[in-house]
Amino acid sequence: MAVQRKLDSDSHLYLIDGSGYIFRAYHALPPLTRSDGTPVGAVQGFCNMLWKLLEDLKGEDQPSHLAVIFDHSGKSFRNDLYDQYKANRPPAPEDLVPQFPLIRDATRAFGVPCVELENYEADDLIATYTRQAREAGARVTIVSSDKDLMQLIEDGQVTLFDTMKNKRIDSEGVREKFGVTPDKVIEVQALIGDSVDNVPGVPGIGPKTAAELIETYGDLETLLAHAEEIKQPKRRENLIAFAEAARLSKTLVILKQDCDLPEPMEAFGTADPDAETLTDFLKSMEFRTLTRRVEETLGAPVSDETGSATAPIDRSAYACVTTMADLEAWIAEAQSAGVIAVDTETDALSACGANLVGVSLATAPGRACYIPLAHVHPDEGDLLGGGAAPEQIAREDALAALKPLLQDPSVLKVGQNLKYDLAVLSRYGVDVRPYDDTMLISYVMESGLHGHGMDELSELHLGHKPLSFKDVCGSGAKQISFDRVPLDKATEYAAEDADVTLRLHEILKPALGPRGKLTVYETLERPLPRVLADMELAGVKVDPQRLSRLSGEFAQKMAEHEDEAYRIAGRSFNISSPKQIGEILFGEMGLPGGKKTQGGAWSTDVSVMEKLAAEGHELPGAILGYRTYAKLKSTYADALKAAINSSTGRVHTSFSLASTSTGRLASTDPNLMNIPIRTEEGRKIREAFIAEPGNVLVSADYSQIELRLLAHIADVPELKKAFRDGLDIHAMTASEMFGVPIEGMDPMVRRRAKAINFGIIYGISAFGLAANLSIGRDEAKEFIERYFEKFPGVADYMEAKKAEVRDRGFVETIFGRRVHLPGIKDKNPNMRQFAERQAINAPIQGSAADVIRRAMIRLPGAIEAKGLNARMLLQVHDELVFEVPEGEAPALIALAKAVMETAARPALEISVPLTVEAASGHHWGEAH
DNA sequence: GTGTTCACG
DNA sequence: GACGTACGTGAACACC
Repeated sequence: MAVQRKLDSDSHLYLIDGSGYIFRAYHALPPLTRSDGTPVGAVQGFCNMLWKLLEDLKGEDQPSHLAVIFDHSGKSFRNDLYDQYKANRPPAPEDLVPQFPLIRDATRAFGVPCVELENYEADDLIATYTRQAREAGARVTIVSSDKDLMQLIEDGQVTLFDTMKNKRIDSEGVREKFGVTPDKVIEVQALIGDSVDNVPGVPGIGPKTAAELIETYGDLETLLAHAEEIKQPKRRENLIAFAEAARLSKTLVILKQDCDLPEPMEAFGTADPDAETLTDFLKSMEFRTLTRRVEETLGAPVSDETGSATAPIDRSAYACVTTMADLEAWIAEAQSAGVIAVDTETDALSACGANLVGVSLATAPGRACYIPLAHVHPDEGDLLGGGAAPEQIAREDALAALKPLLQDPSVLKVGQNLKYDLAVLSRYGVDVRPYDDTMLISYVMESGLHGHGMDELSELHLGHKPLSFKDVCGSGAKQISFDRVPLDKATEYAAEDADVTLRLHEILKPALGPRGKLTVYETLERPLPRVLADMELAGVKVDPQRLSRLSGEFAQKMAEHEDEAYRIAGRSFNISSPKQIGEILFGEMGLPGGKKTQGGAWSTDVSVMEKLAAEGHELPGAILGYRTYAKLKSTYADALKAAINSSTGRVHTSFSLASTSTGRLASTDPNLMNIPIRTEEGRKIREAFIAEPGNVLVSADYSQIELRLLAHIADVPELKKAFRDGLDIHAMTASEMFGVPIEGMDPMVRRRAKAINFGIIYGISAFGLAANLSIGRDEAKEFIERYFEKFPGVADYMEAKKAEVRDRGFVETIFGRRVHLPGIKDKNPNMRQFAERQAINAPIQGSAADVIRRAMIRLPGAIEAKGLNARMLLQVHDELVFEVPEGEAPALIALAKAVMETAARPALEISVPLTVEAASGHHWGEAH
């Protein structure tokens, strides 16, 4: 609770801008309601932020006094000065309004005074308290990211603490923002105005010009008095014409330092919050995670949502199981628990090559063990040789005992990214079932909001930072494999992972139903770890000799292009350094460089270099040639050969299930989703992907699935008819748009229509289309307009998705997969527009991803039911690759087509046919 | 570790 | 009024 304490020169007053906190809490988090339907998302965000701040402040530079300051309402005395002040602000969202009083309650529950004053904004109160504290000799920290408070900064005495960037702002920070010292901020703001608050300013004057003018003239009045001297005609006219607007702006941005304060600042003395008051409040809000965190910190009895005790995470309480008797006791306990968390530890990253080193189990929160199976002495493998391995249960014995538990249909096994553990245990003959995956549960509920790795989820939901792999194994050259980690440390790490996973499951799984995502999880997520683990284990056969030969050919081509480049340039340089290429082309040769990269350097990418080549310059062509072959050699020929597993002779990729925001998979180590196909040279890589003797590869891919889904989702009659009639969709689009017959169409016209069709899926812009087709922006704009005239349903779809994401913060696929796009609330208009394009693309891309997921889930069973000896090996977004005995290829093709084409059913009936094209061959290139 | 480029759908 | 934009990924290399 706050206490009375006079301020003096030793005092440090913290003033928190509560309204800024509310705004951020509301927009940063997904909507959340209490079980009675009260919206509490912003309250939760506010509480989390306040708690974190109070905890962080316990370190150095502690506050002696602290208060949260709120705006009293949307209106203040500034509205009397200027009736348009903040007039362009929309009213507070409907679900935020009832949270305002709750947030005041929250503040008081934290034992922090909350202050507001009718007719004034929070900033005015902050300014007044700041002035008074300074008069008492105290230091002041204002916790806010609002630039309007920068005028109060005094170096060493008054600083602004931006919790968003976690950084203190002094006069140097003000100079970065406004280009002037804090005492000149109001002068500059008067000129710039503020579109957010509807402060007019002077048109045509932005931050740069304003700083320059104030630097020269000192203040606004002096500047206005000398306005006639300004050289730039437009600027001069505006300064004269809008002098009054500037004066008005200045009165609006100046903060009042003489409000009648509702509370004396002596009442802001700090003390720890009362544990009971605070936890009672948090429980009434149903913030389980924060309640637990607060209880842990304040030493109150810890409880979970049912009120029963849940132990805080205590790594020293975990057991290390090294005897068979112990293991059997744990297995019995697990059996009766019914829901357990499982985690495996291995000696390498790849699930397909790693050896099982240990298994951890958690049977209840805080109750977890680690069973080491193949640990060695930490010095094992060193020159001096290792000592004796620690005592542990033999791997075969332990697995034989664990297998019935892991396969018991009445015990639910919970894992975090369980695909990895499934793959590892599969190799030891254990088929884990049934299972839940906390990573995937998080993914279906909060895709797009954050990552879904265990450490991140733990911090987010448990407020607990688990031991990291690096803490235990080190990093870089000094990294050791897990089997060399001493047992005590290994136990803390491994058992904690199981404990955390089980706790996450207790929090996340029950949220699926209320959030309406249980079906998505059960049908599109839960079955996949098993399917993908089997695909990864199967791997794909790659011919190393073929790759070696290609590598040699590419090396020769690289050398040719490199020599030619040096000959043209007249000297040698590092041809793979974009920096040096830029220096030569745009520096020494003085060519006009077009684009800049993000970092401000000259761009030397294909589009730039091709443009130069078209203008007749020789060097860019040679560099591009070199790059093409360097890429093929290093990324494909050499890397792929190195990725061949020596014991299987095959390449085993890893598919990530939760790393895209849309529901697509990703492939890593190596990435087998970006194997070249578009150019003849690149396609040669595909010839190295082969089948076992007597087998062939079958490739089955959805034809135009995204455009078909667009036709269905946006309900475009012309597109749907074209797909039903089996027309060439790009030619049909061209015919509609340009009024030319499909027969004998100019390929150039079709190409344009094709680019437009792709552009539509990406949330088209005139700029993007123009760049893609190398045409003018005006022409691109005309194309788009014409397209929308012909297909108004598509334009309607786009507007609907933009409105939806602005309104709800997310969009959904046709199967209900949700994609959150928090960028839609960003203050940067570019970020918002980006989010709008994502909102257009995500339902299309994501629905296609859902369709192929459904097919993949069904295919292994369908193959088995037909008695085929085929294996599914790869997925490449709209394509599946299988390996099958040559004679069974026709049957597999028929089956794959049938399953893939009907994959949306019975959940949905798609109003256009989803057609699949399939072929077989002795290598991947041939199967296309 | 970050930035640039380029391979795929 | 200028700016920066097509959607979704992962890997290699240069450079700090």
